[in-house]
Amino acid sequence: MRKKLPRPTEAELEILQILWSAGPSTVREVNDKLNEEREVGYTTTLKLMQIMAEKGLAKRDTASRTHVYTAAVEESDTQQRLLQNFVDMTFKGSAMKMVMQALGNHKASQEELEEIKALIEKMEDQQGKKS
Amino acid sequence: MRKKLPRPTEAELEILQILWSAGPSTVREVNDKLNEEREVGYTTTLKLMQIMAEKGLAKRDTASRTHVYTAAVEESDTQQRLLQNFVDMTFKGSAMKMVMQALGNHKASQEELEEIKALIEKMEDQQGKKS
DNA sequence: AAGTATATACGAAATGATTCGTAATTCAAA
DNA sequence: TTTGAATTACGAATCATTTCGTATATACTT
Repeated sequence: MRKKLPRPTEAELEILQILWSAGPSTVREVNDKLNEEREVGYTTTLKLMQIMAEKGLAKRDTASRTHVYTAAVEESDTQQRLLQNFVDMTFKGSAMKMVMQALGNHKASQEELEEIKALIEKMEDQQGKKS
Repeated sequence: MRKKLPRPTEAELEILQILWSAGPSTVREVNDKLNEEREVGYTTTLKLMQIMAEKGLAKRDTASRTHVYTAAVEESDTQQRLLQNFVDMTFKGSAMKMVMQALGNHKASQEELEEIKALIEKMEDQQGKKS
């Protein structure tokens, strides 16, 4: 039986990003990475990570004195959930409006554009084939 | 001399959406629309709109007893600002990753896909022409 | 073993967002 | 003019998030 996970807050998301890209990490490691961006106290990071463990956003291994934390949620799932909520709030649910806005204001490289075109082709195929 | 506007909160954004689509509105009108979605007390809405006026997110006309509020920020500007922040937080600044994620999980209609393709063509033209 | 450094636990302060109760004001109806 | 309805003003309660101080425990160094 699964509990439904809460939406991570911004501070929690920052930590998740680190756990996702660095893999299992200690509080100190995470705190050091955070401090490359902005000043954060060690116990602040500790507390946040403890809360994340409580919420089920992270798991922790307490075998050794220095606990090791791991992300307990998938990166793409989480992005998808947050994206859905964001689109609903900011674009009244219209993902397409958001995509257009994003494309319009972003300088895309040729390769990026090709990538998107490829994806679109694939989607059109799917659509053509639907019974 | 311009002040920099704060990012609207979720509750404020809901109200902005109403002001954007309905135009200048009274607190009662906004509150009624909010209550079509969820239950909100009148003074709650009033307070939020007063705060929004203080913050510069809305303007208010106090000429008559019943004040009339208007959005003081542009819809697309605001969306752009929020989008930028969201992409930074959730996709570490990669708008393209987000677009792919959004496209991948959204059932797009043929017309929508065409629209995006047209936009991409235009962007490719631009790129080809750059000196 | 004593002292130092590093870790976790706990609680609470500081901040920000949301909600609403109550008072004061204004307008309209009786 | 008095009453009642609707509005704004104000302040505070509540709740969530972020921050950190202090206490305690554990390991390391000398």
